[in-house]
Amino acid sequence: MEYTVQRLAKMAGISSRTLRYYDEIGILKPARINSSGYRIYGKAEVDRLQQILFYRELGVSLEEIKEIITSPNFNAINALREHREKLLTKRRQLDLLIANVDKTIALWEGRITMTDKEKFEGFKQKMIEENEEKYGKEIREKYGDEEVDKSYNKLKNMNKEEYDRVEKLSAAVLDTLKEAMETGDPSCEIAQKAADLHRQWLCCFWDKYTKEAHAGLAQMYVDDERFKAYYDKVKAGAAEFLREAILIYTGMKK
Amino acid sequence: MEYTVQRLAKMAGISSRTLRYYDEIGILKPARINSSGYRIYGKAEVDRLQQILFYRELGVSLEEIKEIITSPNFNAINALREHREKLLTKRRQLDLLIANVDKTIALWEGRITMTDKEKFEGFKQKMIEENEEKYGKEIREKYGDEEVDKSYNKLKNMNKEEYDRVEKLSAAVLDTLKEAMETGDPSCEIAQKAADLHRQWLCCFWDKYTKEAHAGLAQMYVDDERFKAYYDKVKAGAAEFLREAILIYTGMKK
DNA sequence: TATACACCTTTACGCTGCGTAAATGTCAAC
DNA sequence: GTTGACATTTACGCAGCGTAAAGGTGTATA
Repeated sequence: MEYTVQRLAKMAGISSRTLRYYDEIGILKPARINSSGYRIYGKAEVDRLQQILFYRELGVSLEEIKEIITSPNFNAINALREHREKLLTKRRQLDLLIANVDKTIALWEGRITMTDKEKFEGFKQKMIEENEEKYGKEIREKYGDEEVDKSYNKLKNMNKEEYDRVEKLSAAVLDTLKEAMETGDPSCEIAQKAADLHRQWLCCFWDKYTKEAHAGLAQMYVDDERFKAYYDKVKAGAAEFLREAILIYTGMKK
Repeated sequence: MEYTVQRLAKMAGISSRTLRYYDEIGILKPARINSSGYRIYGKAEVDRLQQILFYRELGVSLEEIKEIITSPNFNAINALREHREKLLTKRRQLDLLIANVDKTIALWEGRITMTDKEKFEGFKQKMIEENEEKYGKEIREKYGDEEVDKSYNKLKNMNKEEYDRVEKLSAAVLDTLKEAMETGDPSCEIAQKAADLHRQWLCCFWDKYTKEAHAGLAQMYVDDERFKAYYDKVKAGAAEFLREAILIYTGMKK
C-alpha cells in the first residue's frame, strides 16, 4: 500500500520526473519522506493522482487542476465548463489559421493554374481531387465528412459571376499597374489604386484581410518565379513595383 | 529608408523586443550597426520582415520560417502544405479533448438529472438549450452551424433503445455492487464484475475509454456529494467500495 | 550648458510541463 | 566488496517573447 516514486509512476503510466515535479509545485506531495530521503506515497496520494491525471487528460492546466482539487468544495463541473469554453476559443483560432493557410495555397495554386490558362472549373476540381488524394481518406475517417467538405466550400461556392469579378479585377490590376509604372513612383495615386484593386482581388479569396498577409503575398510575387513572370509580362520590374506599391499601401513603408 | 528598432517595430506593429529576438536567433539581422551600437534596418530587412510576419500569421514556427526564407529556392507552398497537415492534426486532437470534456459534463449532469427522476428527453433538450443560450450564438456566427450541431449529435442520436441499455447497465451496476459488498473485498470477482459493468455503462457516453478517465470518475463519486448519495443508497460506503474496485480494475491499485 | 526625456543597448529571469543529463547516495543480492 | 537498480538534488533546455534592471545616446528646451 506504500509506493516509491518509480513504483507509483509505473503504475500510473507516468515518469518519476513528473511525480517529483508535482511535488515541487505542490500539487501532489508524498505522504512522508523516509530516513533516506525517499518519497513515500500512500493510498490518499494514489487517489489524488487519479484526479490529477483525469483532468490532465482533458487538457486542464496543472495550475487549474490545483485549484480544483485543493479547494474542497470547488465546483468541478463549472471549472470544466470554463475549460470547455477555452478549448472552443482555441479551436476557433485554429480554424481561422487553417482557413487562411488553405486560402493562401489556393491563391497560389490558382494564380499559377490560371496563368497556365487552365479552365477555372477544372482548376477547382483538380485542387479538390488532389487534396482528397493526399490526405482526404485519413481526415474523413477521423474527422468526419462535414469538416472536409467545409474546407472546399469557399472554392466550390464561387460561381461564374464571382469568377468573372475575379477576372475583371485581375485585368484591372494589370492595367492600372501598367499605367502607374509610367510615373515610376510606387507611392503615386495610380499605383496606390493598383494596390487597392489588388486588395479587392485578394478579398475574393480571403475572408479576413490583414495588412501583413497582403504585404507578404506581394513579397512572394517577387520571390516566386512563376508569379514574377505573371506580373512582369506587363513590363519588366512590374512585380517589384507592385510590391513597393503594396508595402506603401499597407503602411509598411513610406 | 533606414529604421531603428523602435521605428521598424512601430511600423510593423510588433515590439522592439521581438526584433532583438529575431536578431538573436538569426532570422532577421539589421543591415548594419551604427557607431553607438544601434541596430539599423534597411529596405531589404523590411521586405524580409514582411515575409516573417506573413508566415507567423499562419502559425508557422520561427524555426520553420527560417528554413523557408533562408534557403533561396525552398518550396514555400509545400512547406505550407506540411504546415496545414500539422494544423489539422492539432485540430483533431483538440476536437477529441472537447468531445471528452463535453461527455464528462453530460455524464455528470446526466447522472444528477436522472437521479432527480427527470425525463431523459427533457434532460437532453435542456442541456442543448442551456448550451445554446450560453455560447451558441457566438459560436454559430464564427464557427458555422454544422460544427455546433455536431457537438450535440452523440446526445441527440441516443435513442430510446440505447437509453434503455444505459438504464439496464445502471441497474446492473447497483445490483452487482450490492452483492459484491457482502464479500467486503473490492478485488473479488463480483466486485470486478461491477467495475466492468460500470465500464460498459461509461462507454455508452465516451467514444474513447481510458483507464485514467474511468478511475478519475470513480474518485469523483466519492468527492461529489450528489454522486456519493446515488451510490450510497445501495449501502453506506458503496461509493468508496466502487472506487476501490475500479482502481483495482484499471490496474491503478493492487 | 545643464537637464530632461525619449530612445537605444545588453543581460537575464519568467512563463508550461516536464525531458534529460550529471553527480552522488542507498538498498539488496551475489 | 562489488555490481546494478534504484533513489536523491541541481539545473539546463524547449518557444517566443514580456518585462525588468542598469546603463549609454540623441536632441530639444529652459
